[in-house]
Amino acid sequence: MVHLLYTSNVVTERLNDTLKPHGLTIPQFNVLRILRGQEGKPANLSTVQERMVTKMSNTTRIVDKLIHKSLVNRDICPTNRRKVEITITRKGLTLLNQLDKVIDNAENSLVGSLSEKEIEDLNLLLEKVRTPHTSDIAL
Amino acid sequence: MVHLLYTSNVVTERLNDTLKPHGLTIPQFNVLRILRGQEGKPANLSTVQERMVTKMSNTTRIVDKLIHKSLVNRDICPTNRRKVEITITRKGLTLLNQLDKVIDNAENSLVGSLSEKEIEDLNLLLEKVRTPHTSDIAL
DNA sequence: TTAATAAATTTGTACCAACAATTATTGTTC
DNA sequence: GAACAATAATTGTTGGTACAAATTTATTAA
Repeated sequence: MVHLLYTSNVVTERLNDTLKPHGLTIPQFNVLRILRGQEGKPANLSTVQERMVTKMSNTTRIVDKLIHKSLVNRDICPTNRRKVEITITRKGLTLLNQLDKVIDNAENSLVGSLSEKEIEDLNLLLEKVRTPHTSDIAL
Repeated sequence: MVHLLYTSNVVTERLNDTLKPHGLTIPQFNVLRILRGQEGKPANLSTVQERMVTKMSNTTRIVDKLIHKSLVNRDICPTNRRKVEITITRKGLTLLNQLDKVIDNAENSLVGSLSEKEIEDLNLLLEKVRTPHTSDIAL
């Protein structure tokens, strides 16, 4: 488990170094990608939060940062004023498209020494870690 | 890579939940364990920092928190006053000994569904991720 | 010996994580 | 319709991460 956490930090560092020249942090990038996946359809804050890699974070303030950079818009949902509608701007989309290549390179430099089969194996093993051990399941 | 980061967050959460009732965070626990490993011999700040899972953190302030809880002592190194000597207190050792069992349980609940061989495989694959792809090495 | 450099740690700042508390709106029940 | 609960988001607080700048002490050179 120590090894897993350690490796995750290495990956995080690499990703961070890749994004920094473009003024983005990892969670900010994460939000932008979720919004791009919406293909124009706005997303509620809770939807974004659910889909983030780090769920328990504070999405409001991450969106604040993105608004300040004009990468994202936030409007009050007309049908339910408790909700909020978040959309990616054209500027945000342009930035993401520029990033696609460098992110792909960064990922390849990390998994580049693994074969397709090894990547599949890794995913299976990670899934086993995520799945709680049977003896822990409450009766 | 997303899967790796996601799984690492699950592990972090679990470990965090285990430590919280005892008033410790993960990096604080990490520092305590490093100091216990010194077996009485004091450690410099830079030594602790090198051995931490998250290296680029700010060890000074983590040690501050531990001092405030009387789990650790910090003294100026008599031979070189730039350096600092950090030692774990008896109270810190007692706390760590209490934690050994619950930490072991938490780890088992995570890797419990993996066989010995699978754990070895996982370690090998993680190491491959950490090792940069050959084409990235500068000439 | 003074000046310049290097080493070890501390301090400052911006951002994220975790969690509790609060606010505002909508839904429900009497 | 008023009281109460539920929902959605924001705000507050503490601790950690990443980095740069500053501080203090030690080492080296002129």
